[in-house]
Amino acid sequence: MTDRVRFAPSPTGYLHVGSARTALFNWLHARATRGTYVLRIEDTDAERNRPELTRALLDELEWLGLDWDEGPHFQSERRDRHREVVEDLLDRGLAYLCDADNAEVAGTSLVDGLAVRFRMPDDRTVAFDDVVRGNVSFDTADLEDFVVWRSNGTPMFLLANAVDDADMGITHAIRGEDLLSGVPKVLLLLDAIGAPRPTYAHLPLLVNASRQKLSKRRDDVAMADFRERGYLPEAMVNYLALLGWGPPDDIEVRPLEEIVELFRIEDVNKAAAFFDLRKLEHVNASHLRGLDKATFVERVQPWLDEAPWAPEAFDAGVFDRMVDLVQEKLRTLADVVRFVDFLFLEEPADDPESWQKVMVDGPSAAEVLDGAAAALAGCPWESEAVKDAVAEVGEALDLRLGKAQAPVRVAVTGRTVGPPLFEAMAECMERDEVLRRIARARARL
RNA sequence: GCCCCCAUCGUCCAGCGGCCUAGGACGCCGGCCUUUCACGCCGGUAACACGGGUUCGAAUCCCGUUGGGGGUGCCA
Repeated sequence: MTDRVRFAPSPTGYLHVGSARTALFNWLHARATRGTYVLRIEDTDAERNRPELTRALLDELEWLGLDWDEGPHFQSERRDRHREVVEDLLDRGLAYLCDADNAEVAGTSLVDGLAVRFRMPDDRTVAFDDVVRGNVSFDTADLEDFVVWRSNGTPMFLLANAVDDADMGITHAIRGEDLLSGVPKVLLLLDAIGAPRPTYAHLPLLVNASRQKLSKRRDDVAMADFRERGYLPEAMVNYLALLGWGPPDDIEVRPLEEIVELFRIEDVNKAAAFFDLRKLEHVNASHLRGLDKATFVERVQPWLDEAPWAPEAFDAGVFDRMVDLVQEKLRTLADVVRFVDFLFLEEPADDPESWQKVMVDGPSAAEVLDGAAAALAGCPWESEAVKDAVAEVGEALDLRLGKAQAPVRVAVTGRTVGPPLFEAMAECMERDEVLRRIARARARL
C-alpha cells in the first residue's frame, strides 16, 4: 500500500506561511514516495464554513504549485458520519453528555443543546513513535475529558480529524508541532472506534525573531502578501523546504522537482526554524536571475502595469533594451519599478538618501554636473562616447569614473542604485531630457 | 501551575561514536572586478548552552541543570 498523506487546513481566509510549509512537506512526501496527497478542509466550526475562505486557500496552494491528488474534502459534509461515531461512543459509555457547566448528564444518545465529552481512561500511558521526534508518551492522568460534540450539534476538531483520517485511509499525519499534545486524545479516539493509528510526523514550528510561533497578529504570514511583494512561487517553495530540512549535497537553491528527488520525511529536524526574510530574498533573487528573458518579462508585467508612471509613457521597446541589465539585480519582482521608473516618469523623484550621499556629502557634485552638461551637449549620443565624456570630466577633477558618474546618475535617475547609466542614457533617453535633468539638479544644489 | 517538545556560527541546514583543528548557505566584514549596485569571484568573522556520566574515544549515547518553545477552549 502506498502512503496517503493529507493537508487539512482550517479555512481562515488566507494561507499562513506555516500552513504552506506543512502543505509543502506533505506534498513532498507524497511525491517522493509516489503516494497520494489529499486535501481536506476542516470547517467544522460554522464560522469557517464559507466558500470564499476556502477559495482563498486554494488559490494560494495553486499558485505555489502544490497540486492535490484527492479532494478537497469538506469536513462539514461529513457531519452525519461524525454524529454516528459520537452516538456509538455514547452508547458504549466511552463518552457522556454534559451541560454548559460541564456537569455530566445521564443518557446514551445525543440530546439537543448538550455537548458530549470523551471519558479519559485512568492512568494509562499513551505512546507513539513520531517520525521526526521519536518516541513520545503521555499519561492519561494528565489529560482531561474533552468535548467531541458541541451542544450546537457540530463535531469538534479532534473527533472529526480522527474519524476523517481513519475513513480516508491516511497513513501519515504530517503537521505542525503545535498539534503534538493533541495526539494522545486522537489516539484514544482511534482506539475507541477500532481504527488503525496513522504514523505521525510533527514538523518544527516556524518562528519569528523572538522565537515565537509565527502569528497573524505580529508577523507577516499571509502567502498572498508575499506574492504581492514580488516573490516567485518557486522561490517561496524552495525557501520553505529549507526550513526544517536540507539537501544532502548542500545545494540549496534548486527547482522543486529536484527537491522531490532528495526529500525524505525522516530527515526533517526537530528544532524550530526562524523565518528569515533576508534569505528568502536571496533565494528569490537567485530564481529571478535563472528565468529566461521572456518568462522574466511575463512575470514582471503586473508590476509594470501598476507602476506610478502614466500608462502611455511606458515604452516596451525601451524596457526591452534594459531587461537584461535589470533582471540580474532584482531581489523581488516589485523592485523592477524602482529600477526603470526614471525612463518613464516626467520628473523622477529624488531619493533623499541618494541626494545627501552624492550631491551633498560627495565630492565635487557641482563641478561634475557643470562639466557633464557641457560635455554631453556635444558628444555623439552613443554609450561609449557618453561614458568617455563623463570619464573626462572626472579626470579633470581627479575623480575615478565610479565617483564621477554618481552625481550624473542621481541627477538623471534620482537614485544611486540602478542599471548601468551610460547605456540607459544613450540608448533609452533623449539628449535634451538628460541635459534638462542635469540642469535641474544643478539648480537645486 | 501542569503536560509535551526542543537545544551546532547572528540565522537556516550538514554532522547520526573516531574522517571535526566542526562543513555549506544567508547575513556581516575586507578585497577583486567595475559605470553606481541589490550580479560574479576571492578571503575573513562566527557555534557544538552548562554539569555529570557511558566509552579507548562524544557535537554525536544516557542523566541532570539552565534556557527556549508548544499545549492546556463547546477554535483548528
